[in-house]
Amino acid sequence: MLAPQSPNHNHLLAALPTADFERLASHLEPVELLLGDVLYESGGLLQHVYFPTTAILSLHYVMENGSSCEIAGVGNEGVLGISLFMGGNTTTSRAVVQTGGQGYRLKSQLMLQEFNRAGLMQQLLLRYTQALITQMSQTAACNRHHSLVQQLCRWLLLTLDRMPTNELIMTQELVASMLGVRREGVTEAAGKLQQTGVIRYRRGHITVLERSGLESQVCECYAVVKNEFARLLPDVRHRRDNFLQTQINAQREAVVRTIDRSGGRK
Amino acid sequence: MLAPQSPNHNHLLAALPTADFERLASHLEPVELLLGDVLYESGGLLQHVYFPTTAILSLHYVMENGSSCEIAGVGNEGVLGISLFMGGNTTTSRAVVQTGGQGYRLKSQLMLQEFNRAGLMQQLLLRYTQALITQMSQTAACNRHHSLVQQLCRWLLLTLDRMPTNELIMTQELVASMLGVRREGVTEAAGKLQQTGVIRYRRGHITVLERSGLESQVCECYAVVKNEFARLLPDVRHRRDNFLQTQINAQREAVVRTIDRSGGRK
DNA sequence: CGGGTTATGTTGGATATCGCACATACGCCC
DNA sequence: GGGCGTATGTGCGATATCCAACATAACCCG
Repeated sequence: MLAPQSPNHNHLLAALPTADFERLASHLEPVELLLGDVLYESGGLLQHVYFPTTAILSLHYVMENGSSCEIAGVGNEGVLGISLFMGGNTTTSRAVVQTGGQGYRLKSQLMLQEFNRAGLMQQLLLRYTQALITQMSQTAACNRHHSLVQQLCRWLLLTLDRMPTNELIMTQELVASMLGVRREGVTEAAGKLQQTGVIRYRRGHITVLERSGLESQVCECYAVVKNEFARLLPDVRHRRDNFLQTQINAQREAVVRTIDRSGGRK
Repeated sequence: MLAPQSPNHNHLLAALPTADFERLASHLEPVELLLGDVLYESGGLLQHVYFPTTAILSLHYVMENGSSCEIAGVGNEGVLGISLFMGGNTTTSRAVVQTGGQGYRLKSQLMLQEFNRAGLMQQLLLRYTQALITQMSQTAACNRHHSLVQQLCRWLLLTLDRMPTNELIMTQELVASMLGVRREGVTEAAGKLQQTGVIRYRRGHITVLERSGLESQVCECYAVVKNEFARLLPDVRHRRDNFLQTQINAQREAVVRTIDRSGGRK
């Protein structure tokens, strides 16, 4: 059973003035995003952009030798598919679902139209892109200079901030491919955190018990990224819950599982 | 003695239609950029954007513990200061001159105006930003997975592509801070390349003897970045050399050394 | 042309991560 | 409720980079 979230759960959509939002609302298509779904393949054309509400997406780069790492994460604070309006309509990275959940998607064509109106949506998207750039550069620096434990803390905190609960459905193998390290390394780092009572995990689940424990060990990278998002995208929401309710009801049964899972889950 | 280059040496400026360019031309201020000059400090406000012609700039991230690494480089293919029009008018990274040379700068206010015309300039800037994002993500992945020698080759090739000559004025210490590794590591990696005759170096100079030697050892990251730039910013130039000549002559003596070097060169 | 600054070369030991090969045990599913 | 696929735990040695402390030598500058 599926309980579609209001588009308001996506901060970008929530920040739109009602006039702008109304124009898009009927075209926003609710989608269920399952762990491992591949939304964009490297080099492929972008058919839709995705506004996550409860799902969390991840931009990966997969190298020739098969190893990979996460470039950035996308939660309900943002949108997947910025390269559409940035000019090239393909990316060099792969986008996968890191945490299953819901979101909305919008056809590329409509997104481009909206962007080209040069209204608030454009401004929001550009600011979001700027924040994403910060996240990417911070990741690059963090990859170079910080320990695996620190990076794990950073990743957990960033993910936690995008989640309603404190439990991640996530194998260590998956975390390893995010951080671009070996699975054994994650086992070791996670073991340390568990021993000090900061997290607890079992097969495929990681529960954060003491957020402060992560914060005390994490490198500066987390705060930098977090602050930059807060600075560029302050939490302005236009309350439109009533307006939306009819639309949502109408669409409730029309929710589609649109992603072919062929490439998913590896 | 200073020989200002035509703004045409900057690919973005060169790609502008004459009408757009004329609007800007009189505001483009030629600047001499010296090795080590700090153009933006982390968190500072952007007063100008910079269009390098012969200079090469570098975006650095400096960590709390003092170590640093390069996030991306900016040569005559691009512009420094994208965060201006992306929305935040500060960056989290530092911009320094990596190779001395010339360029043009434009007051932030004027740049913003031009961007907001939503003309070709905007499109070019966005496409350039997209290419820069590719460079950043590739750097993040490369930092994680590739050897120091490979990264040095990547860095040399990317830099070489932005230079008219094959000789870099650059200490190993500087290269080390770019790649985010120790100076000794660079000594060792450069030593290997020198032993096989690919490069030759002396105190503060690195000369590339066999470009093919670098290309045979470099990781895929170089090609990915290069291709993405070529795809997004094909080399369209509007020939305006005659038009410009008068302006350039008028400005020749007016060239300013505008950068206070206090933070420079470290 | 000589002195001093600064870039480069070299060493040895510490550390983190890798790569591989397993052992173990959880939990889904029949 | 039992079995099997798969996630996790653990043990090495190999490797790359780090860290610190020097020795050497190139170049700039007076």
